[in-house]
Amino acid sequence: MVCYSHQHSHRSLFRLLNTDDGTGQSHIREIHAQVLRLGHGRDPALLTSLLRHYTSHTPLPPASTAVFSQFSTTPPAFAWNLMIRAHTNSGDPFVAVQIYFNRMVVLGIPIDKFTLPFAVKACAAIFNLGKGKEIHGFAIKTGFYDDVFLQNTIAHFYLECGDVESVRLLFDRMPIKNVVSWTTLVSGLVSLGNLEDARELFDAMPVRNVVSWTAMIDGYAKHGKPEDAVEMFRTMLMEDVKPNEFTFVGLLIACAELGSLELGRWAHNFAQKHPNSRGYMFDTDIFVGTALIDMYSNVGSLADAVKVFDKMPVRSLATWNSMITSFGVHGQGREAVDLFLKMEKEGNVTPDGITFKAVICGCLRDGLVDEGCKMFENMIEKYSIEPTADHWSCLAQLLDIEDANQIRLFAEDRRFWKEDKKWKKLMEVLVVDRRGDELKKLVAKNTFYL
DNA sequence: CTAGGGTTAG
Repeated sequence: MVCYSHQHSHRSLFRLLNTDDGTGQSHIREIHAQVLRLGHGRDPALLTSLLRHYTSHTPLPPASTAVFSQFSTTPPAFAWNLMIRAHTNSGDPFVAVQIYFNRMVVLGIPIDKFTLPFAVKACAAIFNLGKGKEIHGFAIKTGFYDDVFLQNTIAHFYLECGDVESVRLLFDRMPIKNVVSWTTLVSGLVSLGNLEDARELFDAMPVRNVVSWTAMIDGYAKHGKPEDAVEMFRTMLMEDVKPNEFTFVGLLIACAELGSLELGRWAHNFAQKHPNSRGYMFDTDIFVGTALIDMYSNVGSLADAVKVFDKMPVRSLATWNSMITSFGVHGQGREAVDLFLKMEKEGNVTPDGITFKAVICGCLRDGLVDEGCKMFENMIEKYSIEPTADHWSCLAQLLDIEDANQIRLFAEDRRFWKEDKKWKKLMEVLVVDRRGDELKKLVAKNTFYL
C-alpha cells in the first residue's frame, strides 16, 4: 500500500509516479486519484507520466484514453507515440494508424524519431502494405529516414508483408547496418525456406548474437534440417553465446523432428540447469514447456510429457492442447477426455478447434464412440465452434461412416446440419479423404447449394 | 516511448 502521511506536492506526486515500487503495479490508480484530488489533473508532466504507466498495460485500460484527452493544449508527440504503441500492442493496430497516427499528421503535430517506428509497426500488424510504403516515403521526405532503427523497422514491415525482395534491396542500400539489420534479413530468407542464402548471410555477419543464432536454429528445425539445427546449437555454445527461451524452443522442435529421446533429454537437462536472466529455469517458460511436451510425445515418451505438464506453473491454451493431443496420439482417449474436463474446470483457457480435434481423435483411437460424439456436440453447442473438414473427417471415422449421405443424416439427426455451408464442409471432408467419386456424386446432387 | 528468434493442429 502507498501511505499518504502528508499532502503530496506536485513534485512529490511526479516522483511517486516515476518510482518503481517493485511490484510493477506502482499503485497507479491511487496516485491518479491523488493527482485529481490535488488539482493537478491538467498538468502536462503528470499526465504524461500517468499515460506512460497506463499504456504499458495490455489490454489497454480505458483510463489511458481519458488521460490522453485531458491535455489542455494538443498532446505532445511523446503522448501520441505512447498511444500508437499501446493500441498496436493491445490488438488494435488499426486504431493506432487511423485514429492516432493519421490524426497526428492532419493536425500538424511535429513528430519525433520515435513516431514512425511505432506507426510502421502498426502497419506491419495489419499487413497494410500501402500505408507502410506511404510512411516509408513520408520518412524520406521529412528527413526522418536517416535512422537505423526506422530502417530496421521498415525492413521488418516488408518482411511481414511477404516482400523479401524489398527487404533485400533496402538492406543493400542501408548506409549503416547493425546486428538487427542483418538478423532481419536472415530471418526473412529463412521464412521462404531459403536456408542456403540465409546461411551465407549468417556466415557473413560481422557480429552475431543469440537472436541471429536462434533465427538459424529455428529455420533449420522447421524446414526439414533438424540435424543442422542441433549442430548450430552446439556451435553457438562453443562460441560462448548463451541460449535463451527462444533458442530452446527451436532446439526442441529439432529434437522432436529427429525422434531421439536421448537428444531430447539432453536438451531438457540443459534447459533445467541454466537459469535465464531473471533467475528462472528455462523449462518453466510457457513456450519451452509446451515445446517439451510436444517433443517428448513425438519421441515416444508420454510419461515424460506428463511430468513436464504437471510441473508447469502456468499453462496456455497451446500447453493444454499439446498435452491432450499427446494422450490422443498415444491411444489414451480416456486420459484425453479427462484432461479436457480438467481444462474446462480450471477455467483459465477456453478450448478451441484444435482442442476438440485432439479430444475427438483421441476418442477415435481409443474406440470411445459415444464420448467422441458428445465432444463434437459440445464443440458446436457449448462453444459455438464451427467444425472444419478435419472435425467432420474425425467424426466420420469415429462413426465408421463411409457414405456422405450417412454423415448428413447423422448431422441432421443431431441438428448440426442447419445451413447450406455444411455441404461445403462435407465436400472438404471428401477431398481430405480423397474420396473423389463420392465427391462428384455429392456435387451432382447438390448443385443447388453451390 | 523506437528495431530482429518462440509453443499446440496424425
